[in-house]
Amino acid sequence: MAYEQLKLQNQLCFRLYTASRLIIQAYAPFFKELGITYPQYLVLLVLWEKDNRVISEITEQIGLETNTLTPLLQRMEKMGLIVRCKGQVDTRQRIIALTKEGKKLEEKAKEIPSCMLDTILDDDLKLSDLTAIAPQLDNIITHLK
Amino acid sequence: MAYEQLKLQNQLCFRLYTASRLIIQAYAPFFKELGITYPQYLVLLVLWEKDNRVISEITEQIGLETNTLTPLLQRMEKMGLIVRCKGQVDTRQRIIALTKEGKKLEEKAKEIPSCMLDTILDDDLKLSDLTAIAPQLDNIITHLK
DNA sequence: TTTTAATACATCGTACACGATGTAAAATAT
DNA sequence: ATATTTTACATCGTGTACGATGTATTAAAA
Repeated sequence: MAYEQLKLQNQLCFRLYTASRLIIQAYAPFFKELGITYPQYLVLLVLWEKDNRVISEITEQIGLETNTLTPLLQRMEKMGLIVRCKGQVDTRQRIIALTKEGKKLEEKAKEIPSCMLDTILDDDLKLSDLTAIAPQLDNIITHLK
Repeated sequence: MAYEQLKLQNQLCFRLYTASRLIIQAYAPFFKELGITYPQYLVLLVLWEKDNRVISEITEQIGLETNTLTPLLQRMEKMGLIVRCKGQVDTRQRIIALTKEGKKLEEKAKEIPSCMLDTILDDDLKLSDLTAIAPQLDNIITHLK
């Protein structure tokens, strides 16, 4: 007989992993429209909130390391969404700034969150259910960071 | 001023994505001990529960497609954890079976879940908090699948 | 039965993730 | 001032994810 604690359905992590993947997949059609990916969307969210960021600020906010972000930002630069300028004061730094193209995307993107909620929510799953789990997730995140 | 709904901290998906990544990172030391990765662990969980599975059963349970699982299973075969036998009745199928090596890992793995809980839980985050979010996550998963 | 369609996997290309390591510049210590 | 350490980011290698496409093989239709 299998150990109860090793059953797939008893793994909280598997639920988080699956829910995360499925929601990102649900976002996919919207991102395809904009020609971006989910992690690229996260970078844009950060920059739309405050432009001209040093890479360390972005890694801090998103929680991804430079070994993931550097190539990602290089792709976004190639796509014309951002520019990666050498820092003037500290030349080790890179200032990431939105291009006109990158700024324009915000107007198209602002509808995405509500569209996503329309996709996910129904009689069984209320907005209150989603907001209810946020504190627990924040708790896990804070504790593991 | 930035749109409120486009702030990173208002994104439920970002919380799920981050929590998922951080928990998998917390598992990493245990997996390193066993020489496996998180998705490989998921495959093992499925096989420990019931051995000799067809690939479609595994994709069904884990929720990953064959384009992810096939190479992953090929690596696990090369590592000596499983064998991938051609189906006898339907030769299109692949039967995935644990090797002695793969079965042996279960004994080492059975301690992992409780170790992980010890790592995550504290005064601010109780087991009840974790079990409380499971139904909501299942709700999201069911709805998006 | 022969054609057609569906199924079960495999392969390919692109983009993350992430541990490990490298590199140049800035900060600190001596 | 020079040596040492730290910081900020880049590069490399491996392993997922996943859309798109390919390939036998089985099932269903004509």
